[in-house]
Amino acid sequence: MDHSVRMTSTLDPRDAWTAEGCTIAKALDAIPTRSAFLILREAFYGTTRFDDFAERVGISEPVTAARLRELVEKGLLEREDYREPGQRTRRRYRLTPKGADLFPALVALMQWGNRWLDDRGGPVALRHRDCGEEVSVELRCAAGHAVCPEVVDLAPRDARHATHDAAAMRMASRRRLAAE
Amino acid sequence: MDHSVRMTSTLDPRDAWTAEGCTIAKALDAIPTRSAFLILREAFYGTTRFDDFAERVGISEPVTAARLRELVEKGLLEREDYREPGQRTRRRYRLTPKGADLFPALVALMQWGNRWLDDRGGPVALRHRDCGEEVSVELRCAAGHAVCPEVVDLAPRDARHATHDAAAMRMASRRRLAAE
DNA sequence: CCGCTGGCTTAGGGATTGCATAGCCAGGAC
DNA sequence: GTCCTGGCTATGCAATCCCTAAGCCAGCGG
Repeated sequence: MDHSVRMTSTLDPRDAWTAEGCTIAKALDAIPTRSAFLILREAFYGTTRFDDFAERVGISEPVTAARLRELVEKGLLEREDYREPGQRTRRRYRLTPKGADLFPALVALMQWGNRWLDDRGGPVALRHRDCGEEVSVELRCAAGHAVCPEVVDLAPRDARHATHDAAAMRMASRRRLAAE
Repeated sequence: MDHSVRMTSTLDPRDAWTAEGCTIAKALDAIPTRSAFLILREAFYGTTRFDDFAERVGISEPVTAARLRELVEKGLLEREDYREPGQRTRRRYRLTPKGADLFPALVALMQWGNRWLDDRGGPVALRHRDCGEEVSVELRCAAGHAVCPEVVDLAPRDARHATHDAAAMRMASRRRLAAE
């Protein structure tokens, strides 16, 4: 069975364009390493402190420091100093909205790993607090339909505009021919 | 604002457990490199042939060969020989169901990249063939509710059993005290 | 002032990823 | 038999990722 998405409009055939500017590639540049991604996992799990990140991800302190700095520089985490009463100043790292928006990607990988890489469905589950049911990611269109991958097309951004423009140009061309 | 998920049951406090066996980490082990992930992107875009993978991802042939071999070994792609009439035997790579099931993860990264890394919302869009609307991933629970990350909890797999077992043990303990 | 802690940095080294280049090889066409 | 093509492999090198170990430093408590 063919599991690929269908190319449409100027994207068909696939030879006709390059993936320059691909946002999947850009996303992978933003979180280029396994250690960076797992630090984000820990941030989603509520970890905030340097030593805890190192310990819970299982990476060394130099790498922890480097990854935290990069994630702050890229705007996925923010660093702030805080102080509990009677204690000295400490530093914590927290997700920004930009970083938090990676949650579906994290969930999608967990879901895949649960299904294919763990006979028991994974050691942990994400649950909807209100009803207790397990949470997963689903493909949906803007009209609210659940969409299976078999009916997903890849189109240029603004393909409607492009398609509309192309139709308008064809009409103009016909008018020119009729006037000749 | 706190963007982390809430730990529940034996997962709270976060100190109480390690992420050994984490399926996110296992998933990252399965697709450990940027080049592997982008080869999968191309497979979703319908690319099947060796030279095309190398060219469209923009990686060298030695790396293309190594990544394709690894993805086949891990069961995400399958390799088969085929022959067009009048031509010599060729080889193509195609997604397996296991590989195809990574589509939501790919879509989630594209969606994030479209929103945060491209002022114009990304060069391409995924659309629902039946209605033309853009496709994205959404968090949903098994009861069908759309779920925002603020109401997602992390629980041990089979937490209901664990919680139920704990309640049953408390009842038995009360009965023993009453009999004394 | 000393000691401790939290949060790093530095240095050296090993492993991995990826590049460019050249080459190999099977199988087909001529 | 020769040539070409598609799909690799081999080699040497550069860059990156990560490790361990040691060290630094500010700020606090005693």
